[in-house]
Amino acid sequence: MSGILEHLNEPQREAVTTIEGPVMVIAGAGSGKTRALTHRIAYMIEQGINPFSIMALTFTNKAAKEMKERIMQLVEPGAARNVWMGTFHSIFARILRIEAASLGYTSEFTIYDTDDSKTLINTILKEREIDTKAYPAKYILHRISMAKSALYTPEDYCDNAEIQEQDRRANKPLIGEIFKTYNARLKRANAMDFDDILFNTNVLLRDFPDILYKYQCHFQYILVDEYQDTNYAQYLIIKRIAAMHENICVVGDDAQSIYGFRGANIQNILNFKIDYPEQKLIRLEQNYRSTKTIVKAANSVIANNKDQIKKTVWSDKEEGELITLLRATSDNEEGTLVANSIFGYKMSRQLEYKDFAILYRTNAQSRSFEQALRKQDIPYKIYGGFSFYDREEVKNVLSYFRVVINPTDEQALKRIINYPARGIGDTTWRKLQVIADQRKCTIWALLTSLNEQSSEFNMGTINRLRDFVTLIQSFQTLINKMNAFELAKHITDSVGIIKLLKEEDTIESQNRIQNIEELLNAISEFSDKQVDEVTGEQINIDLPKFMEDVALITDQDQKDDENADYVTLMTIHNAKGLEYPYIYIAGLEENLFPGIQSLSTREDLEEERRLFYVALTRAQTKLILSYAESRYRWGNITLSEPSRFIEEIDPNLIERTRKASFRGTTIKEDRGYNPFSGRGAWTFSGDKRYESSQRSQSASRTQEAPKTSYPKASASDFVFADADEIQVGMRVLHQKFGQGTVVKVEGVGPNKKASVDFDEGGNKMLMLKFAKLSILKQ
DNA sequence: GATTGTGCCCTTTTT
DNA sequence: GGGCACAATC
Repeated sequence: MSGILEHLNEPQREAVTTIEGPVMVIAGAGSGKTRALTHRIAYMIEQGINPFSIMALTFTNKAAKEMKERIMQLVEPGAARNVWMGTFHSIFARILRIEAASLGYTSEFTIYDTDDSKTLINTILKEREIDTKAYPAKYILHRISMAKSALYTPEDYCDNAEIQEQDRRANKPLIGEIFKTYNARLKRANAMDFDDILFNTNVLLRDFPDILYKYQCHFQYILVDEYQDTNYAQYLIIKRIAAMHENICVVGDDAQSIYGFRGANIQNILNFKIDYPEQKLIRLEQNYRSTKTIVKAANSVIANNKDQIKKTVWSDKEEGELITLLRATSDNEEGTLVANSIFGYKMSRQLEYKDFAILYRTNAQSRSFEQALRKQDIPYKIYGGFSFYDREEVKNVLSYFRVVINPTDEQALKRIINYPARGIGDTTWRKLQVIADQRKCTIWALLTSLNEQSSEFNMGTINRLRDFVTLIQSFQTLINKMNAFELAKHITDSVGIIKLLKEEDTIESQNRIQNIEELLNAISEFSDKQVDEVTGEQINIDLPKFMEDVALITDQDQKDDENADYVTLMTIHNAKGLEYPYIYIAGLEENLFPGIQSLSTREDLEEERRLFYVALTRAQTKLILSYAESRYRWGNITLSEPSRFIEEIDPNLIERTRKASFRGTTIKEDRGYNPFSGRGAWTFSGDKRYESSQRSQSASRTQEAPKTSYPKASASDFVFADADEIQVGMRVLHQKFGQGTVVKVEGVGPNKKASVDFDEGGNKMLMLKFAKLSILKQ
């Protein structure tokens, strides 16, 4: 037998060799899940299974790439390359491009990213004269996304009494209608948003039996990684394709389900048993990654969750060091403490910077760490947050490519039709929109049909529009004549974007030029990398090919320089699936982690706790937790309390030394409060004129006792209020609007709002989630 | 129609 | 503290 089965424990070997029939692998953190998956695929190939018939769905493109590389080390690399491996989105976008015609798209359809979708929503709102304050694009998009993930059409959405009731209660009854228009616009633009990729794949497999049959025959073996994070749409795709052979292996860990907010459904794990009664269940419970201390800590935390599949993750590595807890007085000090700590460990233990990662809950927290690391000349790299492809200039250039390939792509068209400025402004664009709507045609169709007789526009505008059309058409004729890089370069040159930026001649514009050059380099590199899998010849890659999954590329996918030595910074979500010897988990404060938005329901809090579990289990050797007693949020200093999650770790596993001690007492004594009574951060007003009288003793540790300048009541007469406590008739203090009287309260939970008549400044409707109100004691 | 100014609201997490 | 949307002004 080959070496593939060596160095596997018993359950792992079972997961690797059970290749026929449905298999569910419940894999605890660090239990060699990736190892099992890669070896399984290698084993299948070695058994003579055609790699093309294997579909392996991963959570990120990076994970797919890494798994491929690992499989290549086990079997003949050429074979490994032929496995269909990638994210749900990239694999099914690929299939949708092949089958686009069946669904009424062309294979050049554009994939809209969240930004495009948001802009489109806002356009629709403006057209319908709907108040964007009452209907935030982000919220609408979230509702639509959840609907699509659950396979609701706009019509289903409007017909569903429960959904309608929810929207009505949230004061947003128009969402269904907006959804309808939004989808119609996407279709008109020959575009899909992220959720459409999964939605439309389901439609394809549901309505076209011959196509379903084709892919059922094709994909005889299906593997799904991170199964706990799949949503209903993904679940059903898998179920449909796997129906013929039922050779399906899903791998997941309910304790690491952290994407509920985007529709992931742990239920999928439970459904597996029902859908495939003859399933084989394999549990990987031995953790090879972390010390006993770390595993015990993680277990003690997750035990607080009610929803979980029982399992026992254990480690037979050494006990390891205790967990260190760092207490900082401010977010900046937290940065410094962490940077010092990293430097200290690196020096005293002969480590490299790449042995360290700093994890946090929100991207905004990276700032203080960047500052501190830079100050100490510690190299670092941030993953996530603003992606290269999110940059304005990059988007503009990509929009040119998008329009050239798919001229009905309205979001891209809108972006570039007047960039660089060519006298086609907002008024003209709106006119175009209206006419296209009337004629039920695309804007591009309208543009190409304009002639001198078109009475809608004046002569000058018509000429400018026609010049633009000619420009785009001239690029279109080159698609098949030039490779991706040549055409991209040609377009950026002839449009004059670089020239425009050069004239601007600021540091900012020079940066932008560099980014555009970097984009062109990426295209060049992409073209060079594409090699025919059979002949080994280099394939000439055209621009449409490059653009195919640009929208699906994320920063996480960029290759790591193996030799580079830097500290890694990222959100915990981004850290999923990764491991580092030294892990710092920062910002362990109430209202930050767990986040304020997760406190209202048990389910949300439990997801937050799973997130903490994921963070803890990234560590191999040593965990360092930190929190700050105050931090800048929304430009104000906010005081905060240590996270309840710290308490949930078995206290015997934490060392309290140095600044880490809670002022020499135990955590319990320090915090003595009921976790569900009036918790909350104390926010100082922007001008620092008041503080909460509640626990003012601790508040004044970091802040001078401020003087009030309010005439009727002094600051100490106010007590910070939780949203639940606000009632009609109360006198309240707002950090900006001053004093007022509550006249109306509506909404529930995080959506609770209050209408307040302010003494100066009139009536305001405030989201209590954000407006930090204090109540006048009476 | 473009550019600059001002106020407002905001911070989860991501394919 | 910052980004975005709308307003004012040239």
